[in-house]
Amino acid sequence: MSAPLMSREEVIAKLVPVFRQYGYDGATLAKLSESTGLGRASLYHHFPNGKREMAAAVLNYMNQWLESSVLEPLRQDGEPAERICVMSTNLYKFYNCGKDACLLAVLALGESRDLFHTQIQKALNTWIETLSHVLVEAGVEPNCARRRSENAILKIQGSLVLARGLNDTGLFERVLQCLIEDLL
Amino acid sequence: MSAPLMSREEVIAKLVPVFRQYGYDGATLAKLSESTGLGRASLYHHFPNGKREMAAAVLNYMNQWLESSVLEPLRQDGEPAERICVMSTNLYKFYNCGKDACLLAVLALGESRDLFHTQIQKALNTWIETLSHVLVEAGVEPNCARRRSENAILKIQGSLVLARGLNDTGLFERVLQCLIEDLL
DNA sequence: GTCTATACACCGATAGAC
DNA sequence: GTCTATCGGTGTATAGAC
Repeated sequence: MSAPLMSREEVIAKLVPVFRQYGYDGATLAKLSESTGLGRASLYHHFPNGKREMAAAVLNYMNQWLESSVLEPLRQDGEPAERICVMSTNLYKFYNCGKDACLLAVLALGESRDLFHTQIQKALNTWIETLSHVLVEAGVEPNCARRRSENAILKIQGSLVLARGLNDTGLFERVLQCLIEDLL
Repeated sequence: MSAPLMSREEVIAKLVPVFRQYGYDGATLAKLSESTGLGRASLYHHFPNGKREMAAAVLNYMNQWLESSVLEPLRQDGEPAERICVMSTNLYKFYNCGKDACLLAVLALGESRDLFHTQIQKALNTWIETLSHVLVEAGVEPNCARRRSENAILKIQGSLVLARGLNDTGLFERVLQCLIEDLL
């Protein structure tokens, strides 16, 4: 029962970039051990169910980031355009200017799809619905609001794919800049 | 020197779905052996450089599919709208109604990104440029044509990500249907 | 709570018979 | 050209000392 070197959350934060960059299979315990500075056995102390639990914790951590930095601003009072602008700004940071992949997409396209399908589906749906609600508040017809919100998130995901495929983050930045006019 | 059970191309065709579904790391020799019906040693006879060569061959095979079914129709004579319509129809088949992932995206987001980066980048750029050329022929200003083409492919990729994340191919189908009006 | 050492399965890859 | 058998390495996971 010695004092922990890091809090659980600090450990998870150090696991994030490994799963984000290498995917589930590619995130080996060797890499996870190196990125945290903890031995494998110590990781199993924090996450008794092993790699699955680590990935689930990382996914949960990222969903909290999304919730607090993207969804929460959308739910606040104020001009819809202003709220969407805050989302854009925070997404730019979230995805490191387009250089980092979306964990949801990496896990959804990868081999581990079924393992995390429920969490991924819920996160994407919540995002779409929250954004859609802002548009409805701005006077957009509900069906149209839903469609535009789906299109917006779809373009964000697509631009992140192309950013990695083309090695060019320009598309991602342009998609974020056009978000407001696309939506309103 | 006994007679081969399959041609090289038949073998590659059987390797495709494994890489497409499981990614590079997830496509183990056990799975590749099972899907082809060949023992591991036989696979190494066809692909002396092992898994890397198999994946490269699969990527090349898919790029030929893209070339012949998507790009070639775009280059033919005829109404631009008609040519784009042919592309949409063939993309619908290519991605199995949105149920199958794009190999380019899987490899671009996965752990093996650097291994195939050149091939991926070239394929995406060729696609964008070929589509852009059709728009220019239709009278669209070149910069605008490039931007619209990027947007179209970005939306296709994004919709494939969401199709897997949401377990719903509706978005992919809608993106294909809106392709023509988006572009022209 | 972290470590070293280790178990055991599976990975990619090769050798050699047929 | 395909097979069985096997190699060395690495994967995840665990045991037990401190």
